[in-house]
Amino acid sequence: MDKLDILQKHISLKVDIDSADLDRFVALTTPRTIEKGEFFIRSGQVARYQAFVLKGVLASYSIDTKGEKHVVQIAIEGHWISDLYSFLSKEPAVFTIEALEKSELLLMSNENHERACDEIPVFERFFRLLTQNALVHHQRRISHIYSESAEDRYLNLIKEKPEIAQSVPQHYLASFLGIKPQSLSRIRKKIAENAR
Amino acid sequence: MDKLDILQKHISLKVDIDSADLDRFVALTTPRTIEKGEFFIRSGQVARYQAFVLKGVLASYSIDTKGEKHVVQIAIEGHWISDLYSFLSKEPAVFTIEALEKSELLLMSNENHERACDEIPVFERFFRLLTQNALVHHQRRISHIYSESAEDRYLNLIKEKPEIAQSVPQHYLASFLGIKPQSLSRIRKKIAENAR
DNA sequence: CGTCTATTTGAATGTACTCAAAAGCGGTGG
DNA sequence: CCACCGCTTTTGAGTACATTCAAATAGACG
Repeated sequence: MDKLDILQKHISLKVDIDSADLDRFVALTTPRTIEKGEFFIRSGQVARYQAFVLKGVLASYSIDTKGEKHVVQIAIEGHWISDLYSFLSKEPAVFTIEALEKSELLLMSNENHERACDEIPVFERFFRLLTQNALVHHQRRISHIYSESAEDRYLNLIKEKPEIAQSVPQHYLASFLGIKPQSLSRIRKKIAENAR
Repeated sequence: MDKLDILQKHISLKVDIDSADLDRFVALTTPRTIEKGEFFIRSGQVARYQAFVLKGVLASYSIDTKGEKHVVQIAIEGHWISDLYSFLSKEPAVFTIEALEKSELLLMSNENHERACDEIPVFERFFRLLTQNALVHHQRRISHIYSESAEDRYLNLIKEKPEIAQSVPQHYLASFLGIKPQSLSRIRKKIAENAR
């Protein structure tokens, strides 16, 4: 089962886990395949699950009063995604999460997440470390949004996650970078000209 | 000791804790007073501590290649602050953390943080929930940076944290909002004019 | 009081924006 | 297989908002 290898590798990066515990973890999840364009979470509904991405890509975005999407996260293989606030509080989600291609997920319900944390200390530790990492990442991201130009953020993005640049339509990337698709197109044009 | 009340109230919001555990928690911290303008953490040095703010205000910012500051967090009473990445990894900090006024802190070293999480399950839970909350907050913030104008972000800020608008110099607020002090000044002028 | 820093204001500039249209690309059905 | 449709990306022209540079005013602190 090389799908589980992805999960095991991911968990082992943070905590020591034996195969019995890994099985317990997996038992708390349910696999799901999601088609391109399908929604994992719709804003306004409660996010009952968080998802670990085994394969594929999903994007999480808010929609503002003008109907504009604002992508806050792009999750590829080996990442977790959900509307965390909704997942934890059972309040309606503010983010919409959409599959950008056919993807395979492991879903964990809120109940099972709580159970895992309550009953198995190593899982509570795992989720603490996972969340700490994500927080560090978000702090960095805010700092980059403020200190770097859109062009630099784009260059960093394709350097750090080249696979995203391949598989994700540009208007999602633009939104993730906080700019309009037209602007990203012009930035790309400029980069291409400078490279010549 | 009403200082400890602040801590107890803060912890009790997330987990049930008895007074013996609270004492154990406090025993893992050391109090520190920090003067206005002093640095709690300097970028380039390892952040050995995280701080719980009992009183006062601190700001965490990065400094870019042009020497510009970019404030990523403003911590008031009842908040934790550190360069989390450095604190967790023992790598040099990228953020500088400065007291904006005379403040009282409870410091927790990395060793004691790990000990607390290892030895006292309720503390590991506490820190997990604390970090989850912070992550939710950061995701929201990114979404707001993208979807709201600087003016709206400023109005929200003074609505949600009026005490910050009082005590924090405007150029720090401007930086926190991702704009220059001149721009904030103009935004305030415009708001004042519209209010007339 | 005087110095230093923060804030405000003015004028010119720049970067990303909007609106609009053209070109490119992918998938579907004839 | 190709023509057509819908959606994405590119390009153009004019605009808006924050920026830069510069200077004046206001405020804080010794």
